[in-house]
Amino acid sequence: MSPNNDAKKEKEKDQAAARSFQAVKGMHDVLPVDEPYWEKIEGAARGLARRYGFSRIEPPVLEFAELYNKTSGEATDVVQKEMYTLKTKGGDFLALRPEYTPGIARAYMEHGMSRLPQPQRLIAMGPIFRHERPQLGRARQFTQIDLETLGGVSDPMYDAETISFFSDLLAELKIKAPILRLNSIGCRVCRPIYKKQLITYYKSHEAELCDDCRSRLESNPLRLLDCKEPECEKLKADAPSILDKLCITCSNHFKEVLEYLDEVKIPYELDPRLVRGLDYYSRTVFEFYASGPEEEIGAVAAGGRYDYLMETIGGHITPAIGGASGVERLIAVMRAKEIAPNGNGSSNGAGIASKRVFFAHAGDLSRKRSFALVKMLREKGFMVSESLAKDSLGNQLKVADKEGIGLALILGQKEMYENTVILRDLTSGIQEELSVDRLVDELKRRLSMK
RNA sequence: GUGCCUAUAGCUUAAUGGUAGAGCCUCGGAUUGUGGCUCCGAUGAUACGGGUUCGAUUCCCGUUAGGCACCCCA
Repeated sequence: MSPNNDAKKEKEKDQAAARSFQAVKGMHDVLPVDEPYWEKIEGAARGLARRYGFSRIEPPVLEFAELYNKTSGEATDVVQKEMYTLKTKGGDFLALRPEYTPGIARAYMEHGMSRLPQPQRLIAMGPIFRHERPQLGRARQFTQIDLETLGGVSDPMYDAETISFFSDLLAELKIKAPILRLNSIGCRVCRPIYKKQLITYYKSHEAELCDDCRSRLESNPLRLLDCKEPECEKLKADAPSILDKLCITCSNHFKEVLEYLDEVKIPYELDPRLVRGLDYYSRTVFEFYASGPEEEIGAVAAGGRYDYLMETIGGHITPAIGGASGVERLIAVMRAKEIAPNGNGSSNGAGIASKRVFFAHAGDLSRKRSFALVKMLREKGFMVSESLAKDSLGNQLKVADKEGIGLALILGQKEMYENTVILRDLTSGIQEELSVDRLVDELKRRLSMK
């Protein structure tokens, strides 16, 4: 082989290597700069879950692919086009979860949770995978905060409670005046009747429909109401509305949901054309959007009732309602609306930096003793920053400054012999010598005062 | 999955058919017992592959990634 060829081959290898070492398309790193947002959102969700009485459940990321085929619907886009599936060495067909609900329903059944007090209120937070074309607010791996209320009776109160949770979540994140769209898509009794009427209506206008809709007429007629083609848009106006066709039970159920929402003053818009992409929904469906141009990011929380799902996976009839919110979308909305993720409104985390103390050594000889004192302080619960690896005291204090820390401790050779340490207020520049014995108490006093 | 647009240092960007200049950041020094200001210095880029050309970062094609619209969805 000529050296020329070798070089070429080498180059190709490098190229392939370089490619494989970038993040997979649509999969994003959560970086330290995002951390305040995650902290804020997860904290809010956890706090609300505690107050509402939802307990954490965390099913595995992988489930049998069949679980989603059966529940979410074989004909749905989520399952048909967007699911990551894999075959194991043992020959099992698995899927990275494209949503939480079926896995949680499976866990509910598998662990006999119907024998626990009903309903079970469950919350989960974790990664979800959908093989889609990435856009703003849409990645192939993203994170959902998922809420499920399983068991008991199909009581409208639970629908309202779920909606209320997400309403509160958005409020805690200072996402003001979100838009809540609501609909009921009926039950086994009334939906098929409605579907027939819808098909009849559209059949009479078949020629005017777009290609997609013509095939949807067979596969998933409800989705016709979702189409944004101008032609189809026109037809929607005169299409029969599901809300007029609900059976008396569903109609009462929906009415009560609205009454509960009125009672807690959560505003909503009825949207008889709101249908959802998953098969298992019945009765209430809802979507929250951020108001303003941020609406573009898509629904920030959505869900619905799924009273029949458990049966489709071989369980008893188990009424259930759930919803999910996309964490990355919440972050996108917060950024777009310039909502600072931390409580005090400052964006650089100064709130935390003011509770930190910086430890610096002054000269090589005091370095190891400094290391020990830093460890001691951390064991006592203090947040201690340092840059002991740097040689000059000046450079160390520069780091303290960059981190926005207000208080520094300095240990030099002289202090070592005297068993003291210098405590310097970095804002005022005033410093004093302090005996090591008094250090912990003095720090407690100073840091809690801030 | 379809269509359109984009790609220069970690970030924001300048320029050119003759291989690139800055600001911010990072690191070091002035200042190895005292930070912020200042000054000096250093590191660092034309996404990748191919074509046209004497010569490509610039023009063309492909790939990859990102953005936007659709599809769909959190």
